[in-house]
Amino acid sequence: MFVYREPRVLHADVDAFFASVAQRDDPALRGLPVIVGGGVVLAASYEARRFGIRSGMGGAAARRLCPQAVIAQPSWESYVDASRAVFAVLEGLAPVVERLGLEEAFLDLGEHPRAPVRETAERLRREVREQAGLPITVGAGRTKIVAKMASRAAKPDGLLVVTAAGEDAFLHPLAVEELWGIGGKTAAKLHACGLRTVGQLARCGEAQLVEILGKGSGRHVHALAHNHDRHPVTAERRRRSYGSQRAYGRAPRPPDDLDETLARLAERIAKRMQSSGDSGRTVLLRLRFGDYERVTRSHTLRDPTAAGEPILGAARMLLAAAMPMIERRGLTCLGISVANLASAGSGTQLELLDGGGAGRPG
DNA sequence: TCTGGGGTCCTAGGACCC
DNA sequence: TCTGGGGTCCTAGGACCC
Repeated sequence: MFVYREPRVLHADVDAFFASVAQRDDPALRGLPVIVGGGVVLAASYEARRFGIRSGMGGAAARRLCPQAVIAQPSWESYVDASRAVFAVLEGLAPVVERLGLEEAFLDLGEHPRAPVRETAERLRREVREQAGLPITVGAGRTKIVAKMASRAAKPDGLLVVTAAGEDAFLHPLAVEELWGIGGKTAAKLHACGLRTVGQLARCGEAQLVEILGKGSGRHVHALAHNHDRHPVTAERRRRSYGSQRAYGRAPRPPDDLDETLARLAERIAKRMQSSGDSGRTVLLRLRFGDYERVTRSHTLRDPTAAGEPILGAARMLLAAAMPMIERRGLTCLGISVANLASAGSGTQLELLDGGGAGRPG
């Protein structure tokens, strides 16, 4: 259990990252509703969010909500640059920094922080603003859960420190679906039993939650509601899989087109794995149908590979077996993942291919 | 609002081994 | 012949997050 006596975990999250980078790089966009991405909204500035625009929303729907919104094209180089500048600040302020994507991280200030938590958090926000030119929100607490929820509550461009004594007052009024780790499905089951707030969850016994949600989720949600966090802040988490997919919209595709897509996906994954020196054994075919239901089919190769051919071969085999299902239900998205990655230090010659033993046991 | 592309973690049953 | 415990791997699916 990782619940410290005093707040020392920070969650730092750049506000509307892609949109903020666009506004930083083009002063004419500042103060305006900005949407990044055309087909689907990848990010919306806070000005755009006031019109109800959210990331993941279709571009057409977003333009209906706010016709005057400025559409910015995504720019990966700028994001990577901006991310480097942000993390340079974070790494300088905490002994342990756990990345969550380009624009988000947990920090553990350690047993004996150099400065009070609030002071460090303020300094973090100031330095990210000065050195990366971006607004960042920080939450602080005794656990990752509380830090994460605190930054969410403080957005945009804010800071919230939740003290040990203030935890229940902070968490209990929250709606269950606001908790990090409770999504739509779980929230619906809880609602059906009259459970709407975290406070109500906290008054439930674990047994009752297990009855409602099943063993795994029930225990997990019980722990969440009581701020029992099992996860420390950890630097360097190893990647577990590589994936690539392509959405089709509505129209079902003829088989030769599917095979072309499959070949492109396999090639893309292989290139990425090769450039980072990884290899994997398990090939997953991911399918999504007209009703948006998903299935996966997998095949495990005898040896790890980073080559396009074997990945494509396995994917073709899985696709062929799934064709009757595809013809029946219509396909809206086709994807491949490669998992079961060979890890450094496995004691085989792959260690050499992997670039040396950076991996840790366990 | 009819839905993009990338991930993670967990669970559970069956096969297989000692 | 019957019985038991413990472990790993593979496959499939569920749920969630940014």
